[in-house]
Amino acid sequence: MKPTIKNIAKAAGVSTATVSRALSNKDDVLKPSTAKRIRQIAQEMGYHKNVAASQLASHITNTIAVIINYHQTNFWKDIINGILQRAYELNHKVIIFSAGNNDSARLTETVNEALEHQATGILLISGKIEPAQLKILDKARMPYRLISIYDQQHPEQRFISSDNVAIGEKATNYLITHGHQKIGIVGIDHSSTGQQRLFGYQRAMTAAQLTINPHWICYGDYGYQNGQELFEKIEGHELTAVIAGSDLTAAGLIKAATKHHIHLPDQLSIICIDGSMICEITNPTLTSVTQDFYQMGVKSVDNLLNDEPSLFIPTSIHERSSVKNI
Amino acid sequence: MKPTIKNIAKAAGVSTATVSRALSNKDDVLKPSTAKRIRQIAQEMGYHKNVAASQLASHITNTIAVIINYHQTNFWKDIINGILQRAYELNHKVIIFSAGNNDSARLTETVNEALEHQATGILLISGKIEPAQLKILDKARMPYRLISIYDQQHPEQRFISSDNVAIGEKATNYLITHGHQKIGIVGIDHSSTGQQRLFGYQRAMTAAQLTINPHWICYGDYGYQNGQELFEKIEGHELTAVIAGSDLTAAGLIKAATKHHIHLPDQLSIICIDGSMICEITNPTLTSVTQDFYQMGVKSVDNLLNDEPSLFIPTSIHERSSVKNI
DNA sequence: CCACTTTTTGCAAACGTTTACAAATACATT
DNA sequence: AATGTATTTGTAAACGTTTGCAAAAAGTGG
Repeated sequence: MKPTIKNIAKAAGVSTATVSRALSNKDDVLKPSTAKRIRQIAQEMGYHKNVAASQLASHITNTIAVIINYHQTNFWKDIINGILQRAYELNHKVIIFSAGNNDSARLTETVNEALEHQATGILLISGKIEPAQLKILDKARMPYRLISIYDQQHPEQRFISSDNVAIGEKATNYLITHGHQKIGIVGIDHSSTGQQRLFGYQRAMTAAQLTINPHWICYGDYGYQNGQELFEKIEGHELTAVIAGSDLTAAGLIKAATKHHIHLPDQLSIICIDGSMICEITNPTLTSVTQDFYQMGVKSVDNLLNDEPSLFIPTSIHERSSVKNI
Repeated sequence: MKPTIKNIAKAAGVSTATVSRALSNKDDVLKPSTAKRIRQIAQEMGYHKNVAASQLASHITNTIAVIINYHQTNFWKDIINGILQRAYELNHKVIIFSAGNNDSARLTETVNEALEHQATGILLISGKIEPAQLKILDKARMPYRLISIYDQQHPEQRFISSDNVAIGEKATNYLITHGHQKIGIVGIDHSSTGQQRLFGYQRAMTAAQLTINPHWICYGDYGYQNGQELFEKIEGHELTAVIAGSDLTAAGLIKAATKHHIHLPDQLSIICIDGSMICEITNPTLTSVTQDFYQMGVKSVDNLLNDEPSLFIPTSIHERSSVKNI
């Protein structure tokens, strides 16, 4: 006999309503003894709630949909961890969708899928969202948040992220404080994130009345391989320090520098953005502007569920040994 | 007007059955013109299928439940990536549950939750499963697979994993082939995984008629910090080479060795297990027995959905520069 | 024992789909 | 025009819950 509420009701000689109440533990009403007896029978029959039926009837899903649309990055693991943890605490389920790598058509498709699941809200990790998808979300009245990405041109797109301008500024000022003046920024990209960091860098340099040589700005893709390649680009421009777009970029720089027998941090200081454990592994260890991705995940859930405004997650400078005081 | 099949039917002047058929694209029957017209209306109304209702009526969920119950490890990201990719190809959804860190009670709870979602099957990443949970799964007739962990005592628990004995053996033989005889194994744990690798190591050593000094076997937790600590344990035992339980263990060993001014690989060769990008970052780069976690994820989905038997995912030796030929 | 309140349970509709089966329509053949 | 076949659509039940409301049972006090 299939373990359904109906069958349990039959076995217990009560109505389905009573069984439903007993099993949802809302011991609001219901005589403790019947509740216990019913739960006992359910247990024996191997009953498991049918979530689909439950959702359909109750209209509550307690589900957060997460869309990952850029897998290259390393940090989504930490964000997901934070999301899973907080969702668990708040008794919500997490359903994860992959939307490829900044593939707009696929993102549209994925957003639609997420919508089908009647989620409470959608969390979009580190992906650019376009008008096409926004329209769908808005039409469906589905709350969403961008995570680890934002666009100051569109404040109506709520987000949870580190403050990239502040990151750029903070990194630059740290180097300035340590006596550097010829400071480069390498491995950022042309996305909003990269441009925001660049802006912060420029602002800090300007504020310190330092002029920027255009060669000091090198674009990249945040990858390790790319970091190694970029090393060549920054040589010969008299830089004493650089801001690396990511831990991996920095690790690549170190690798290349070591190959070129450049001694770090004596001949070049590096501060990198992210602050994952990679910073501990390199030699020298990497001083970083550390982002708290786990916390970003945690707060995203709260933010979404409580309909809160956009939020910056604080970053912090983690001093290790890749910056020389000159 | 709520965008439901019923309302679309009303708007189009047809029955719900017709709408249902039009929207599920199964253009089996149905006049192309009506189908098109209905889809048009659905589009305008902002219709999104209600998955709960659909699942309830059709009894098909196309959902794979994934349970992560050990977050410390780094590789679950790659496994998940593989799962997401393959699930997408096969038109399945992935719902991810976190079960804490080898917390048995919570795992039971999580298994029950997964069951409620009427998933097609359950994928358990890297977690020990106990009789309590097995009983639940069996009673519910829910197919499941262990990923990246297995127990040779229980062949009925199907799995997709690397062959740990082979890994231990392969690593050992590689070192032997490179002239090493005093070979240690450091950073493995007491779990089945650790013991399987240890067994492989012992078997290879014995086969090569090499005797093992008990001090050459050092337990650990696969972590970076732990790797650094373990370095002290292996000093003074004349080892010329070690097998590190993980990339991080190896990275820790390198860090400590560098601090102690031990030159690698001249004074100590290292081969590590896993082969993540960390192996490229360290100096020297780490030769590894590389596991293909992405593929593990991909195959897990196929394996589960096609009801296939347990499967080992091949590993390979990736030569870098942490092993000296002596 | 009655009237009244409180606690406990049941009835039945609703949730939004899917689908077996039947009915209607269109088309082809003679 | 009649018949048969193929195509297209509709009817209505079913999926397994939840829940507003009503009914029944139990408890209370006089």
